[in-house]
Amino acid sequence: MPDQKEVTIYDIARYLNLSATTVSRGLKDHPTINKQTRKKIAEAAQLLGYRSNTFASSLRSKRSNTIGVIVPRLNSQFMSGVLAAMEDTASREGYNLLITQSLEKEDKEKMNANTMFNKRVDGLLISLAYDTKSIGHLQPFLDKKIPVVFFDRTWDQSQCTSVMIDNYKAAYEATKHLLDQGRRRILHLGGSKERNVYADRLRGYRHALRDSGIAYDEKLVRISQLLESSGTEAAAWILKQKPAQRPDAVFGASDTVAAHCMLALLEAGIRIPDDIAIAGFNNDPISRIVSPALTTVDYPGYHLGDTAMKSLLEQLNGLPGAGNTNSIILKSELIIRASSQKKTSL
Amino acid sequence: MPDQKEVTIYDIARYLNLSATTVSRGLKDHPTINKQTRKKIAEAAQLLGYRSNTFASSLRSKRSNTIGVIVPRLNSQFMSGVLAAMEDTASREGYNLLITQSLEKEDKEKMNANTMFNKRVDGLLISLAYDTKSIGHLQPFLDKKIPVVFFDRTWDQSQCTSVMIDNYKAAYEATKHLLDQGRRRILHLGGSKERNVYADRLRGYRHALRDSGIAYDEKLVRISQLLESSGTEAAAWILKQKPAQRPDAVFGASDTVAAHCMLALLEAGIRIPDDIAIAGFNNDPISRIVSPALTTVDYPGYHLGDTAMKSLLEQLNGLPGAGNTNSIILKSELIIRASSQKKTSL
DNA sequence: TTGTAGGCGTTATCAG
DNA sequence: CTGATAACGCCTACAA
Repeated sequence: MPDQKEVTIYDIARYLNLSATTVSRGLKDHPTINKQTRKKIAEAAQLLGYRSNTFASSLRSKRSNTIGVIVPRLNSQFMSGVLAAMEDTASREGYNLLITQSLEKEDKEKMNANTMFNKRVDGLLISLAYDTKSIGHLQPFLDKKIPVVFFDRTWDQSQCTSVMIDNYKAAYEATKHLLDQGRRRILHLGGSKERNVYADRLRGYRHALRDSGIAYDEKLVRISQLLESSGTEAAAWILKQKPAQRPDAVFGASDTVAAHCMLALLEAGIRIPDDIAIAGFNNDPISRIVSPALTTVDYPGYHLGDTAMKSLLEQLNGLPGAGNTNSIILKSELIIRASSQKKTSL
Repeated sequence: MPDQKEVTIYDIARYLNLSATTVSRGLKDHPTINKQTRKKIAEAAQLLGYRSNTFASSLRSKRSNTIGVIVPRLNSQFMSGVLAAMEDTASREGYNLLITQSLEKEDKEKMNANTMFNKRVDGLLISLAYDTKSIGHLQPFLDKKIPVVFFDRTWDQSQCTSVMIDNYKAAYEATKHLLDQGRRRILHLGGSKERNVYADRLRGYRHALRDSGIAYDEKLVRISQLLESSGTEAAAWILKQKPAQRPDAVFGASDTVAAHCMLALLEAGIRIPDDIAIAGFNNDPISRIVSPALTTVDYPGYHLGDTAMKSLLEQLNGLPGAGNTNSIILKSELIIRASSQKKTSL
């Protein structure tokens, strides 16, 4: 049986002596169709080997039942949790996910957005690339009133809903905690100041210092991509400093960077937390696994993905109040572990 | 400007006094179109704010330029690397990814496959759920000659291409390594025997024992989902055994399970590797980060994703020889670290 | 509750 | 190199 023709609703209609309209309605449980008829249609569909043609359906109805998701990197512990939640929530509502990664590049992000626009996703969820400097590429969506929701790495001046945590507050509390432990020279390992998440964390760090009467020293802020290598390099930098000028604490804007900084320091014989206390960000699995365990900020990735997707779906369904909320701030929480605490006992 | 009509190729055609056919061809750089004309078309499209309609295009051409991917869990370090590679490779060739997760359930996997069939993905990449017992849900793809490629968790009796590593050999070598270190009672933390990856690892473990003249003891094999909790529970089990009967080594089928088993053992005062040596599987980031660092098998996830996608794309492009190869075996490598080695110095 | 008619925007086919 | 025409399979008025 080489390449049999597609079975269409017309074939079902002919088979049952009905009209295509009735079949179309019957197939999607339209209320005005007789229960008997509906059952016959379903059976015939099964029998004839019918499968719905989403292309034709979408062409006509102008809906793809697909949500676009653009993330900086697929290969990230944090993102994989976010995506898992999004997929779960979306699939419950009958939506599928078209997922792309920008690889932290604005150019690729633009292309991705454009593809999704052409593929006519019903909505877009996006976390901005490291170096994105404008969001002109999202304008087509806004013009067509296709809902866009930012998550994690957002764009402040936008009219779209943003879902995130209070990065400022979280960083303030983490820094404050280190200060409370008696630390005075705290190195901050941050990310691009163009991104709200890192700018806010830096601000939280600065204000915590200020409120403790500690002068801000820009040498103690190192901006990077927060990769494993960034952490290792930060440790090398620390070790290069004269002992008197060495930081006595590190606050990393990701657990990856903080943990790898710690590992390199430990290898060099630095005692953690005695010589240098360390705190990270995200509550990645690695933060629990390193030794000593890493003090960190719990960033609920699963909750983030779920919330962002729900917000988008609400806007799609035109629920009352949907889209009115410009920002959704999720709760985060400082998790204090051994890497930052004075030893009280042995 | 409320909801302007879509700009179509007819609008462009009218604007330029051309036929829609020519515009259609010009837009996709068809070779038989005059360069001048092509340029004019591109400009007009820009000017009029045209966007291609993939629905119509797909309806006509019967191609979606979309590849379906079904994974057990999105939320997995290993998978995120695989997916990153797939996305990268696919996007270079102009394909997008529709990604779903089965959450390790055969039912959800069936639904996912069905959705993708209806959405008419051009090809399918799948790694089977923990409890999938048949692949009848993939039959429609085979019937329609839509290429299916298995990766990691494959289905032996299938005609489709499978991409994986030699799990048997990798497990044999890991077990052999532990034996070479003088270990005799090796606990194996494995996964479902229904899945080739875990069945093969178990077989490798057994044969290594056999070749060293050690009797197989089924009490020393614990099957689980290989989660964090599975590792912790395994440790509790170990600690419950009479000291004389305790395993002197653990071989986990994932780094997660091995690392968490190790952490719980360390907490109970067990010395690693002196009392119990440990080896894992995957070369997850955590394997390098735990202390002592975990001996493991490097499973090249990125390479896996890239290879699987390339194989699929070749089948789509009908390259000569595509699909002839039933299995592609990638190289894996035993990485020996501190968690399994006799201390030679201090 | 069911049917008729027409079009969604593109591309394949065949013709020049 | 360009054009006319006819599908692709479904859905939405409107009509019965």
